[in-house]
Amino acid sequence: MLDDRKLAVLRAIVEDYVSTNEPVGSKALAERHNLKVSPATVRNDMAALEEQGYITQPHTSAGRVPTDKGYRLFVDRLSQVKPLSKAERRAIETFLAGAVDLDDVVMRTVRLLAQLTRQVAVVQYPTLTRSTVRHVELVPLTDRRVMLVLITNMGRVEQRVIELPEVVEDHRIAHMRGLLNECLDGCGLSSVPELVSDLPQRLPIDERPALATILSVLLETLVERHDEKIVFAGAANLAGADFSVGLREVLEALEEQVVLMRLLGETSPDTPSALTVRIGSENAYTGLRGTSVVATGYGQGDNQLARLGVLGPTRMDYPVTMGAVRAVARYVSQILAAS
Amino acid sequence: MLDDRKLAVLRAIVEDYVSTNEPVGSKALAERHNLKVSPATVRNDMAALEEQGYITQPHTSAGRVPTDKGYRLFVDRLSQVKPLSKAERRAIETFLAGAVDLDDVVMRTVRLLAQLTRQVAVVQYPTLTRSTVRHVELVPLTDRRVMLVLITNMGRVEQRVIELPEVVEDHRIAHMRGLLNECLDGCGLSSVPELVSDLPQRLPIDERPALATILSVLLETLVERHDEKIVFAGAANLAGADFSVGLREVLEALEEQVVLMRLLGETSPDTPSALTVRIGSENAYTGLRGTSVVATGYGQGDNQLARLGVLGPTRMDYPVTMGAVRAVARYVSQILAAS
DNA sequence: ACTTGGCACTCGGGAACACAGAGTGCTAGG
DNA sequence: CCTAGCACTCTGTGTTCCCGAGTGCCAAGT
Repeated sequence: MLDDRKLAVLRAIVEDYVSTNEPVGSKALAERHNLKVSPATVRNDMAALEEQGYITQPHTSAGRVPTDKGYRLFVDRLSQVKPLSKAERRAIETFLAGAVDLDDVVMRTVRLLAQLTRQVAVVQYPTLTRSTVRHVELVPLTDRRVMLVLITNMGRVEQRVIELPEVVEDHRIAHMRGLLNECLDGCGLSSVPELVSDLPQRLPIDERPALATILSVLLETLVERHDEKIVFAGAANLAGADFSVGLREVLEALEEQVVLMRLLGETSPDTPSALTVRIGSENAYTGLRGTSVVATGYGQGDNQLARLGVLGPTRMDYPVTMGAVRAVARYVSQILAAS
Repeated sequence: MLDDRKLAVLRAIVEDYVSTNEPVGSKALAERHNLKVSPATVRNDMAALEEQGYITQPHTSAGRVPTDKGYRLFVDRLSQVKPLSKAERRAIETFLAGAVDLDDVVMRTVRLLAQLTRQVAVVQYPTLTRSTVRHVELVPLTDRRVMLVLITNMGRVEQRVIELPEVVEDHRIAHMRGLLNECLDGCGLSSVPELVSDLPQRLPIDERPALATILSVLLETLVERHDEKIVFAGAANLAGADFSVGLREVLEALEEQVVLMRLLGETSPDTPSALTVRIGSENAYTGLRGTSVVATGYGQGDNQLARLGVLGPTRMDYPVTMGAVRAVARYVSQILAAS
């Protein structure tokens, strides 16, 4: 049904269209790629490809343009991820190595990725779920207020100001802090809820309300924030590209954390480090027809922390983009593991 | 030289042009604003205004458009800041009140401002300089590493991982922590350098290198980060507007922290809470000809913390924008003061 | 059976052109 | 000093026309 040559034609169409941004015709195609057949033959193949929905023509008597389905086939079977150059790798490494804290790592990563791919980069903050508690700190602010600071092994710091139901003396706060650390130090965040469940029992009854308040805020911090935070960079790269849909929609989507989350998608449980590519209409988000998302999880091995990726027009250089995303994910995983 | 009527004409031109986005002609102008003079008279005034550089015509026989100089005059003398509606104020208040920590305050502020003005909002994180130390925490990670956490009275938290020059036992770290807190608690950040200068003297000589390392990181944190962080939101609002210069340049500028800083400008020392308006070429940044910036400082009274503002096309509704910026600055100041 | 050259056809995009409409500057009169 | 009238100058739009790239199909060639 689709012999080798037809596939070669499709590949050629995708490559040419990506590089020129113009519908590609049979003649130019037969010349530039040495297909060793005449334009007429190419036309026949094109007709077949169009028949099956891999390509389409904007108007009668214009060249062909790949459809989403065409890109899909290209990505799945016709292309291979293009590794970065030595120089690029070195650049990544040194750039990321300069990071000073978690915020900085994420910031640098997203900028790097945007610059490397010349598209919009999106990076999700490492999930708290898989992290462990490094330290819990309770800082008295006033006699009715404390600040809760939670430090995880990833270097992530969460902070909340807590209004206590009653006045609690400082040394009592210190005691609670000791209790919390003793109980939680080194434990996985996911196990925190059960670990703290019997803590109130170990305090005199008049201190329990305060502790309960603190604990409820602690738990809230864990569930609420655990993977909400997402940043993007490289919006300027959208300026040149033209989407089938307006630029405005894309920018709006980028500012909606929820939409971004959905775009990055979920790490597939079986092959967590695989690249995910969503092409155009596969995104099933109306504002983003015409854009593709290349994403992957990052983190060490089976300990996937979160996801990162880029967003760009469907007409993108998939092999290069995929290479960059994969490489950056690897390096940032290393950096995080080392800290 | 510029009598009242000419000023009225200029005001009318600015208002009409802002609302219609089309060069405004003498006839339409004489009708819509009841100037009680004929178009011909208006034309004479226009000629005078053009003569002096307040307005210009895109091409012969088109209407007039305000120049940067024209907008400047309008802002300085012809307009007054438009206060927000009751409903809007209430909305601001409730929206900001829901903030849970400093990050959240800033995030909400910038989004709110973007939504309110329908332009790009820019908010600088509160400067550390004016804050005081609430608490310093040293958390041992490994035997050669500690995490330094600095909590300020504004709720801001800075964190750094420190590589120690030698192994230091945990109780020694705890001791240093006590020393630091005892020395710094409640002190202004700007006085930290001198306060810690003699700390090493108070430790046995073999612990001094470790403390020195910690202190150097602490000081570094203070000077490096103190006002670097800036966020923006509402980039989607740029999509509709047309700048004399490309959209790309504007987006690029927005992603450069340094440029943003310069755009927001500095709080004038004498009237710190005044609104600053920079119109078009006044920005003296080549990529942003065609954009204006309305900014102001925020913070309580004389304790100015940082700046916030919006960026949009020179053709913007200055009275409304200025009203929104001022209002948001006030509310966020309140919120921060209360926490 | 597939490939190839030839040929008529289609359609988008650019150039040339005319034209209506909005706006101006100028001048003369109130 | 304001106003009315008038001639002039543009831009933007719509129309027409034509070129060329590209196609589909058919018949001939391998």
